[in-house]
Amino acid sequence: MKARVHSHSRQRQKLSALTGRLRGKSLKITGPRAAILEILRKHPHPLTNREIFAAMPKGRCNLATIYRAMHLLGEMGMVKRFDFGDGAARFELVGAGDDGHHHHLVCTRCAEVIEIDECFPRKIESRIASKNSFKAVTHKLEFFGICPDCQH
Amino acid sequence: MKARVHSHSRQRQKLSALTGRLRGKSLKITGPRAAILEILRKHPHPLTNREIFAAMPKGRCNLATIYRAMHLLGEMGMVKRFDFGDGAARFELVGAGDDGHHHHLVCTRCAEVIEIDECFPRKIESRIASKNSFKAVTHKLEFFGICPDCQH
DNA sequence: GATTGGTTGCAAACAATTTGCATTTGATTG
DNA sequence: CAATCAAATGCAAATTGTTTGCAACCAATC
Repeated sequence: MKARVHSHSRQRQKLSALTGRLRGKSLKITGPRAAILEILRKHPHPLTNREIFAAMPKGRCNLATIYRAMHLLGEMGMVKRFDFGDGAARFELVGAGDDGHHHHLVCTRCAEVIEIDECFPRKIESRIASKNSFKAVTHKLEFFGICPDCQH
Repeated sequence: MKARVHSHSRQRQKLSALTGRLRGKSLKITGPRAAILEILRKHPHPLTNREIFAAMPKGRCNLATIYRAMHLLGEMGMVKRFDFGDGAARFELVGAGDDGHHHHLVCTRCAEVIEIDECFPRKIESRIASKNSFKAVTHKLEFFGICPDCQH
């Protein structure tokens, strides 16, 4: 069994490691991409494209480029997409050996995000799969509640 | 312990029961709203606003009105919103005593939807809540996989 | 340093959803 | 049953998140 580094505790990946993964696929390491990775690298929580854009030195990269990069990085498995139900996709960098699967606890008042260790029990998931004859079943799961600060 | 009627097996609510719930709040039972409820009533799975619109006799109701109605019915708890991650909200009628909380198994090829009995274990959820000092924690959970027909 | 295919910026296109406003219409009341 | 009024609707325009066409650019290679 492989030791799994929990996302919330993973150390930041070196930028060189990230760019290396791009190089391996004859993809270019451009200014915008480096800037995007740099931002994702130092942010512990999922970011919207707009947030990435805002976190970036002005003019360093176009918003459309960020969308394209997220698409690409997503297909490469370097980035994982999350959905908190507010109509904006959020992205988090995925560790090297990791598949990025984890969940969050989101405060519905202040939007604070905490990464969660717990996952939906595998046994129940495979029961669901077999009961319905589905293959390759995964899940999306996010928790919502009110954080300590917002409880008054 | 109250017997819970699983959504996927609940019998259709009478239209009069539905309109009654509107009346109780000095909300009007209009043509468009009746048409919307009528459609939700006979559909077993979550529908997008556009799907509701398409399922409706032409001209019976404006798309914007459907959006407004879903908003309202949602606040009243008569309708529950689901999110399959494709950027379109989906809505399902909620049974009278029910809170509508349940989950789905969605085929990523053909978009078939199956309602699921299983839920995230309460014990683990409350552990997550207390561990992080969050209150009123719920979750959104959907399963994705490949249905029998789409497995080749 | 020239070559070249992957990249980017910009603007326009799209799609889901929301909103302002004049008009219509349930439900209530006299 | 007609008058009344707040609630509701239709329509078009506005917002917001995301995608795309295309000409100009640029990182990697030779």
